[in-house]
Amino acid sequence: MKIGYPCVNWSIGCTSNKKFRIKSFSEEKFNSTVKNNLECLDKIVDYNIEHNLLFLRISSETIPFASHDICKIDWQNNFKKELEQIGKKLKQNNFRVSMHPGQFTVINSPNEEVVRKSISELQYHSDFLNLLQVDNTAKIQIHVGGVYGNKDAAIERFIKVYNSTPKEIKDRLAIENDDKHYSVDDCMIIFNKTEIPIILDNFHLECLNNGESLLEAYNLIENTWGKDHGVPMLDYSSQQPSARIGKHADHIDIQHFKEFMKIMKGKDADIIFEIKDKERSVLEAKKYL
DNA sequence: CCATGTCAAGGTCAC
DNA sequence: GTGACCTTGACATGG
Repeated sequence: MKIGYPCVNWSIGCTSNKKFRIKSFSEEKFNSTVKNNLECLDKIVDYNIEHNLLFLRISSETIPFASHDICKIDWQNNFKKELEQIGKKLKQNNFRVSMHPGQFTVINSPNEEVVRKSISELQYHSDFLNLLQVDNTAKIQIHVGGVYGNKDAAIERFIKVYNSTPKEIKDRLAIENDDKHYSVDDCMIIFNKTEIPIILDNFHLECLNNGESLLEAYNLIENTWGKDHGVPMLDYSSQQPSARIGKHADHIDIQHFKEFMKIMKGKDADIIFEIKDKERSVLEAKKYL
């Protein structure tokens, strides 16, 4: 079991998320920002080696505007060496990585332009992971998307667009059950037609389910991870007390986590802690484990 | 220099 | 039809 946190480390004094306004886009600004972000990503990797946190979600903002029409810069070649070196370090230390494009990546949208931009965004993620030279156990995690008043049709659109993407994208995609619209059962419908692996999010499951328990949900998604995909990825979090339902906790609720681990006992999965204080909570979880 | 308005992108829901 | 929310900090403008 590998554990980790998403994108940002608050302890090391830099972020691999640095960005700038589109109005100030220039080659120089782009290059200096990417350089900063990759140097910081390297530091995050070092930190994680030191603390034995070997599952890392890499920020989608590492290469700002990478998929935007404004970006004509050949970052793939310009930063090839840096990415290769980070990738080598990942491999030497037996890391697993993932990326999670944001809410604007919606491949089942009825709007063709939205779909085009979404695929372009997936291509960027795929390029990035390919340049790290990580295998297909490194996943690009997305949500199914919108419902548009007809979930069956929306699921059909998802499958159709998924099938139309290049193999390198298909091989890396994974879908996650969300907290409002697409449950584990909905994801399973998609899996049955695409074999796309499913990332189980325990907190989203608490928010939206069809009566299945955590264990039942896990047993459903476990077999969606074929041998080339690696062991299942899980997102772990819990409700932030006295906040909107669905709001992720600021800090780990260790009691909740103990219950979670009791249920997951003996299961082999890699877990990302979607908790706001990031490495701090993960280290606490690790201490417990 | 500092305060604060604003930031590429979509979808859903409350009103 | 419009605006808040997700998430969210930090960029960058203008006083």
